[in-house]
Amino acid sequence: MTDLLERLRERGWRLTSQRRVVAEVLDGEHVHLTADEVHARAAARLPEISRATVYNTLGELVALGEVLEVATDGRARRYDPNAHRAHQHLVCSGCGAIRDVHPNGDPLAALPAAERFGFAVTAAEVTYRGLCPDCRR
Amino acid sequence: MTDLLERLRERGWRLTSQRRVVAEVLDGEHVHLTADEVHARAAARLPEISRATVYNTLGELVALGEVLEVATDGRARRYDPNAHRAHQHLVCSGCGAIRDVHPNGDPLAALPAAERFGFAVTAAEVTYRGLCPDCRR
DNA sequence: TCCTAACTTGGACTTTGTCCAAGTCAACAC
DNA sequence: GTGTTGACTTGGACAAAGTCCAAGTTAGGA
Repeated sequence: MTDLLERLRERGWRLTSQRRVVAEVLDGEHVHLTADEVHARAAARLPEISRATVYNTLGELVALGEVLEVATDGRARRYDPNAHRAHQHLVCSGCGAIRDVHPNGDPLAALPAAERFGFAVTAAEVTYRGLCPDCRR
Repeated sequence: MTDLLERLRERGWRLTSQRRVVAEVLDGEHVHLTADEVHARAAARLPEISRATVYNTLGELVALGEVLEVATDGRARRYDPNAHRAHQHLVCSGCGAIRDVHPNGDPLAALPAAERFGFAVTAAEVTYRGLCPDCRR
């Protein structure tokens, strides 16, 4: 967390209270908030923060590689601060809950050259879907 | 195609000209249209078709398992009629082009029980990302 | 040919995200 | 400390994607 802010400052980030609050809201594991949720939580601490700033800051964090953008449902994008440890997502088809998961092997390796059609493939995102324990009942 | 309409009729679908046109627009492989694109192409054949009907019809086709909804970018959802042959997607980070691809093995098998957290996991969607031949230049 | 439940329509509305001109302030230099 | 300045923030307008609904139309069985 502090190291995140440190790292950003070293890269020339101007450390404003707004950016600090957004970074704090995104701290932790298994955090997958929408921009609106980030805004709501940030506004709880810094009431006058604007939606535009939250969108700007999230976009910058993504561009800097500190936060991942995940599109699991075609609705709002979600922001995942767990960017430095490779993982995939398990999404509940009932309630939309999201867990970080760690499958075996490298999903990229499963795509043979013949199936790459000349693309320079650099990443593979896996979304597992199913019902969570609560929604199974 | 005709068999699709047949199958739907057997399931009690009322076969209107609007639905027929939407189904026709979605015919083929490597088709990944947004709802708006489907509407534009459908309107070329049936000028008065409304956006609402296109959305309704696409939603029904998805619910019936005849069409897949893919959310590759957090923007508009895309609709993939190739629902009966398992495949994954390769997306160009430059221009957004999408290809159906067939990785080795079953991606579901890569998620060990210990990483399922009590979920009843039923599906795995993989999105490979990279630059297509045109965008690499 | 008639009837009716199912389907379609257009428009209003919501959600999610982007853009911009004007105002504010963090960080550096002194 | 104080001043300066370019980077950052703000609110509001706008755009894109999708949902909802009351009123009108129609496919398909009787």
